[in-house]
Amino acid sequence: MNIGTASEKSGLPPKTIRYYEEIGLLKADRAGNGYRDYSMTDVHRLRFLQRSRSLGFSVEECRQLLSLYGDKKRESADVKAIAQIKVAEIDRKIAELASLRDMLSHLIDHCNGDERPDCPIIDGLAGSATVQ
Amino acid sequence: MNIGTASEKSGLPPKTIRYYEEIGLLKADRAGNGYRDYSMTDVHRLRFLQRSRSLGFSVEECRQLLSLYGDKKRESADVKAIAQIKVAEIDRKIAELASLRDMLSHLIDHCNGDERPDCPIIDGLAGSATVQ
DNA sequence: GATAATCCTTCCAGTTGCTGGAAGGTCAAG
DNA sequence: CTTGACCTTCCAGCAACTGGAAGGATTATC
Repeated sequence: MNIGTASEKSGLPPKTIRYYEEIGLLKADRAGNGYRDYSMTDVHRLRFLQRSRSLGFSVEECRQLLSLYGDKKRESADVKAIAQIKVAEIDRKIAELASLRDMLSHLIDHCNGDERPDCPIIDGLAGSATVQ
Repeated sequence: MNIGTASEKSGLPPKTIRYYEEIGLLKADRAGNGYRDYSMTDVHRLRFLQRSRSLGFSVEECRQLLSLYGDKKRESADVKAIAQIKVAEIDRKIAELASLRDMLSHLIDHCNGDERPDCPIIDGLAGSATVQ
């Protein structure tokens, strides 16, 4: 499929897909006319990139995560170790998102009577402030 | 407190804190010697910025979220509406992180016998591919 | 078959969000 | 009173896109 279709299916703009190719994240086949040609596997990888980028992982982290699956030469123990670190990181991110969510929910609940609390950011974040 | 202390307490590098001031996200008081002077409220806001940035929210989104609390002139109904949109977005992010987590857990579990599955990215992400 | 619209290509410049380093002022410890 | 760890501003560079120009390919319409 062409880049436009891959873009629709993955949620990434064509510009970004070309950029990812440029930096070696995902190389595409070429059709006879010079157009990039994407498979469904490519689309899944692009979708994976779209997701993990939007969740705050760097391009280098995404490259590492993609290579966990793609690199046949890599030791399984190695893969396992890296994956475990990332799972811990994801758990932390989930906890932080839950905390942000609670903070906003609190704001929503206390907006009913047109009386906004003065500083819920302090209440909402005091629990995990002062971390390294 | 000085910027170094605020940096430690918030988890943001001093450079980043100065940058946020430059773009008008958070203005600090100045001590007699010209040093920036931060209150605990400032630290909470910085910590909030550190968090939401690392979770994939843009600086403009963070500015909007901060203003939900800070802007006294804003209608409460307005604040509530924006907060609700953001809560929905956070829920989506949590679900996506959970899905990434499952994907990596699956990889970890199937690494024991040095037999790595060929393409778990497809299994792990097929559920939510093909979204606009 | 010509033409127009809509793709696709590359290339280069601009934006966002930091990040490093230089040059110099301030402050607390010995 | 000097040494070292702060702080200041300014300017340059990097990461990760994003927009636009110039031109070729494909598809749709006349």
